[in-house]
Amino acid sequence: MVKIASWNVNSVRARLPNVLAWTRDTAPDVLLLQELKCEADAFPALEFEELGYNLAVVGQKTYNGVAILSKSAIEIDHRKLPGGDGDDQARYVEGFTSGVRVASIYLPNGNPISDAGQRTDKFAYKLAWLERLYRHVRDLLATEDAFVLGGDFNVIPEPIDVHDPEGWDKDALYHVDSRAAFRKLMFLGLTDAFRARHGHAQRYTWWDYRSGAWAKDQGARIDHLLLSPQAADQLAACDIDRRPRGLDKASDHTPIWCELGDR
DNA sequence: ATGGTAGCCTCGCTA
Repeated sequence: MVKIASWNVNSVRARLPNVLAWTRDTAPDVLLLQELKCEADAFPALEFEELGYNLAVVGQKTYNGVAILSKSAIEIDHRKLPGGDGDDQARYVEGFTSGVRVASIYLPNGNPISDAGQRTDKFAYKLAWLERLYRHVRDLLATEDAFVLGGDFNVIPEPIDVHDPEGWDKDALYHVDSRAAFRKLMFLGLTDAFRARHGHAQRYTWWDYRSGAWAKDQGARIDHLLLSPQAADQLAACDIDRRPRGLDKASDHTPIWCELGDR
């Protein structure tokens, strides 16, 4: 059995006590982190190594940043998503560890979608990134290996995945084009681990810091664990752990995890 | 139509 968790921590240094405590308490075999907001040299490596983790960090100053932490050795395959000529944003790291291929993904937010009637570069970048991910996943599926894509996809897949779908039509997280690109990716044959285990439950992974969204439980499900068919065959459990979102100095996201093993 | 909060390290950007 291997337990894989994903968490957008919104600055690993600002969040260090919270992230260390959760990691110690829940002891995932593999932990995928996003929004580190620091360069690799500034990542608090010793603190995680003391908990028994190996690290693969792709960092960047101030923005973005992703990592794979694993209790087993990590063979890194990609430090950026293929096909991004000149794209140097730290949003993707992929490797093989604990008998499974994993990727830690921080997909572009894409807001605002338009400016003075024109589609923005930010939204175009998001849609292009989703298309690049589609092409790469198509290649990964051809290997017929078990793999798990985990991270902040910045896509609300369905109306049930947000508190107020009507209010989100013009947001890049729920825009019809974002959702279509995400569906195209899923239709390659990926399994949304949360949906596979929880049917039509309405549960969120992110709550805006603003307007008391957490207190009112006005959130969205944008952090996902997407499984290849060979990984989905092994899916034993998946859940969202709301507890960290309610702590002092919380990230605006909370962790999602799954367990793969013989059933 | 706007602003609401958080992090980073600038007087604004990203989310």
